[in-house]
Formats: sequence, structure tokens, C-alpha cells
Amino acid sequence: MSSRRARPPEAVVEERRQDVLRHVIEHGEARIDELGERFGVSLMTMHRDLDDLAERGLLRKLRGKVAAFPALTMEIAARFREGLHLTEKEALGAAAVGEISAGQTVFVDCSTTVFPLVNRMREIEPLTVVTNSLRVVRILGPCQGIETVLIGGRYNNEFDSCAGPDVVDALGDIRADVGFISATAVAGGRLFHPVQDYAALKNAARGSVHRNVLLVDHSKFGKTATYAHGEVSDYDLVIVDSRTPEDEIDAMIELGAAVRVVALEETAKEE
Amino acid sequence: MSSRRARPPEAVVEERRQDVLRHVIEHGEARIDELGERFGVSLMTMHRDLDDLAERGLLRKLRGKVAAFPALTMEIAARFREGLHLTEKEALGAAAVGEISAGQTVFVDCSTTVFPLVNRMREIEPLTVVTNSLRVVRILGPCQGIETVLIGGRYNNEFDSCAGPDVVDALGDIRADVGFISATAVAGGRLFHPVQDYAALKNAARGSVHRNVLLVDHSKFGKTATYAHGEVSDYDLVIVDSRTPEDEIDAMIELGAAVRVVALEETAKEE
DNA sequence: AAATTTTATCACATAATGTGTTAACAATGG
DNA sequence: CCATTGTTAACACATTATGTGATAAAATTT
Repeated sequence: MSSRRARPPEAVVEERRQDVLRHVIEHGEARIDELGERFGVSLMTMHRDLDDLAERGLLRKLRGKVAAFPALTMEIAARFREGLHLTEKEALGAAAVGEISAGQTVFVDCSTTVFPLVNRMREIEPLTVVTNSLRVVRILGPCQGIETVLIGGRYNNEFDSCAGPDVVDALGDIRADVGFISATAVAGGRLFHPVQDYAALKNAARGSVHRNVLLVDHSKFGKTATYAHGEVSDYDLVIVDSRTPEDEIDAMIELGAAVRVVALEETAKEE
Repeated sequence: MSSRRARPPEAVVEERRQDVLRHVIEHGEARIDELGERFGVSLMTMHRDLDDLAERGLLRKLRGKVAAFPALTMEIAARFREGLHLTEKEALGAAAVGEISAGQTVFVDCSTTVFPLVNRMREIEPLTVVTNSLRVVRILGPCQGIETVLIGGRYNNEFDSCAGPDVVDALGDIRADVGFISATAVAGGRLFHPVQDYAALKNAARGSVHRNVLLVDHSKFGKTATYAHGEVSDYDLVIVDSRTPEDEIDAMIELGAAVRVVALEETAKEE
């Protein structure tokens, strides 16, 4: 009466694996047999799921259990944040793309928040796009009317981008019309990032850009991380979504920032 | 009595598409119905093959026929060279990996010739790898013991790497122990590349590397391209495969180059 | 409008892949 | 050393994914 074996569409499988990953990250670690039970698959299948996740570098397989990597101050790798708050990020991207005019040089930060924006940029041409994100290059590289310039330096696998002193140096020689920068944590109008190199990078980038735009979705507010990189008033425009806490918006306005709140079309499912 | 429809394994499909592409490149252009007939598939299927190739940017679909892109002096994009002379490239890679010691800084050129070598480099650690190739970064980036440094600059989609003055500048600040460089054409010991930026890049790289190793498979010999970038004697070691023409090897030795010929295990199928 | 070429849709064949079971295999812990 | 526990390999199966050709509809050229 057991023995029900089927083959779910690969999207379903991927979703389950994401769920497993989320569960492991939330609990720090978990027993493999428990996971199999909880997600209603056989032990063997759970092994396969975990092997897959481990191969992607998202968790570690130990004996009998798996463990998440030590949380990088607040959140785990970009690869995981990928699918989160997509509605919000789409809305931010839609609003931000209006800041770009054809022919300009645009700087794009390395952050999952900006990818929807980058996708929309494919329509505009000509355009020169400067970025330290390999992901952005992969999206824009094949586009005809767009010249893509990659800021080189030490490659960071976690964020799929370059960072470090070389990047800061290279930014010194660059001037962009518009720059889109993100933050992983915002509290009281102050911006934070868990990795020093990236905090430094964002500071340097701001100096090389004429009009700075900050993109943050509501999930980033009320949190901090180890390294500060300026505050919202350092930017010419701050774009947030409509689920951003009132008091955080007030704090930003208090600091003299120009804040634009973009509405969300449909209510996004919360996590 | 016709109507035989099956579903060949995807490797077979890919191979046919490569063959179609090769045919189109050799002839410059071809009628679509003729191609379908020649390759023994229906018109519809040939359309699908060509759509796929066109989407990859390997040829252009016109009305009733397809055209190759204007041959970039000699050969078309890296994406096409991909699967060619794999046996030779594997052999070159196997020989070249011996030149690397743990702890060194290694420069790797952007060329399909070096990818088998790069795969083998994953075993060695620690290692610092400097490259202008995004493909190399994608391979080595996730490796634990390897620090990957990407030379940034203007991104070139055709070669999936960065080139241009920024790259040459950045190379000036770098010093590597060993460098693996390739050439797309060699004639009489002189090296050539169809794109000026890349010829300049190879020259600059050579200056930043202590021990220069040149990797060339036999298919590159007896050809030239627009831009020269030095000659074989500029390198400390030249590695070629055993199917390299005698007279070309003699010419290289004449110029004072240290040439190592690596044997091929199995006879590779010629094209 | 007529001819030609492209795309859409269908039905089908088969490859690719997730699944659970069983059993072999490896590793840990007394 | 054995007993226990965890992992991997090998199957058989179910189902999805995908290439294929025929036909017809749509688009383009002449």
C-alpha cells in the first residue's frame, strides 16, 4: 500500500529542493531521514536532493545529517535569495528603468535586486553598462546595442561577481551617468553589507556615478550587517516598494532622502 | 513508405546541427530546403535546427536560406570551435598541467584550446588563476582552493571574455609565474589573431608572465590572420600535438623555440 | 492574387529523468 | 570484532520532456 512512485515535473522537484534548503537554513542542520519523512519522499530521494544541493554549494552533507553553511551575518548566498520577493523586485525594476535614457552609461551593482531591472535594460539601446556582476554580463553580453564593461578583480563565487581593491581602483577610472545600487540591510536610513569588500565597492561606485539610485525591497529594512556603507541621503533617489515600514520611510525622509514608493500590483505571498 | 519519425538522442541532434553549421560556414550560405534534403530531415526539422543555431548567434536566417556571418578572417566564433579537435586539446592540456606547481599564480588565456587544461587545474591547490575569460572563471570560481582573478574590460560576447585597453592596462599590474596562451593561427613560427584587441592582449600578457607556454593544436598551423602577435621564440615552451606538419615544427625550431610534441592516444577522426 | 516560405499545431515515438525498493557497501561505535 | 547505522549502486517503473513529420494556417514576397 505504499509504493507510489511517480515522476513529478522538474519544476516541482526544484521547488521541493528549495523548500528543503530553506528548512535546513532555518534550522541550521537537520537529520536526513527526518527530512525525507517531512517532505514525503523516500530516504533515497532525499539523499539525491541533498546531493544536488550540496553539489551546488548550498549546504554540507555530513553523516546522517546536513548542515547549512555558517550564516554570513544575516543571509545566505545569492543563489538562495534568488527567488525571494520577486514581485517586489520586478516592481522596483519597472520603476527604475525609467531613470535610464538611451545612450547613457549605466553602472549596475551586483545584487539579485537589480536583475529584473537588467532584464528590462535589454530593450534600451544604445547603452553602455558597467558592472562587477558576471550575471549581469551574461544577461546583457549577447545584446546587440549594449556595450558591456566588466569591472575585474578577485572573483567571489558567493555573489558571482568581482570585488576587492582592484575593483575599487578600476571604478576610479570610470564615470557613469546613472548607477543602480542595492543594499542587503537598511536601518534608520543607514546602509549595511555583511562583506567588507562589497561595502567598499558600493562606496566607490557611488563616487563614480553622476546620479545614484538606491533600490531596496521591504524585506531589507530594520536589519543591519557588519559593514556600513553610507546612508540613504548619499543617493539622489531611493526606490522602495509599498510594503516598506512607515517608520523606516519617515527616517529616510528625515535624513533628506528623495524616496519613491512603488505600488505592488498583486499581493505577494509572504514567507 | 516515408514517414519514419523517431526521436534521436539529443547528442545526435546536436551533432547534426554542428554539421549543418559547418556546411553553412564552408559554403557561406545555403538554401533551407536543400539542407533538409542533404541531412535527411524534414523541412520543419531543419527550420528548427536553424532556429536553434540562429538563436545561438551562429548564423543568420534569411528567407528561404541561411547565411554564415562574414568569416572573421578565418574562423567563426568560439562557440563553434568548441567541440573541434577535442582529443588534441585534451592531450595538450594533459601535457601543460605538468608545468604548474601548487601555490603558483597562473595566467590563462581565453581560448577553447586551454579549457581542458583549466579542467585539470581544479585538482591543484592552492592556486591563483588570472584570466580574462569568463568561461574560465565559471569553471574555477566554485573551486575551494583556487583564487580566481578576472581581468575586467570591454566584454566580447564572441569570445566570452574581456579585451581592450582596460585589460592591457590591468595586465601591467599583474605578475604571474606561468602563463598559458594560445593562438588561432600559426605560420612559419609567427602567431596571428583576427581581432586586434586580442592580439594586443596576448602581447601584454606575455610581458606579465615569468614562464610563457604556448598551446597550439595542429589545425592552427599554416594559417594566418590579420594581426600578428609575436612569434614562437617569444615563448619559453611551445606545446603542439603530433599531427603538426613537419615543416612548421622545423620552422619553429629554426627560430630557436623549445617545442614539445605530445602524442595522441587514439587517432582522432579528421574533419 | 499567386507563389513561396514560415510558423503553429497535432500525434506520436522515444529519450531523459525522478522515484522507491532492494541489496551491496562503507563508516562508526561499542 | 561485530552490530548498527548511514550511503551508494542497480533495478524496474512511471512519467515528463523533447525531437519528429504531416498538415494546415499565417505571413511574406513577387
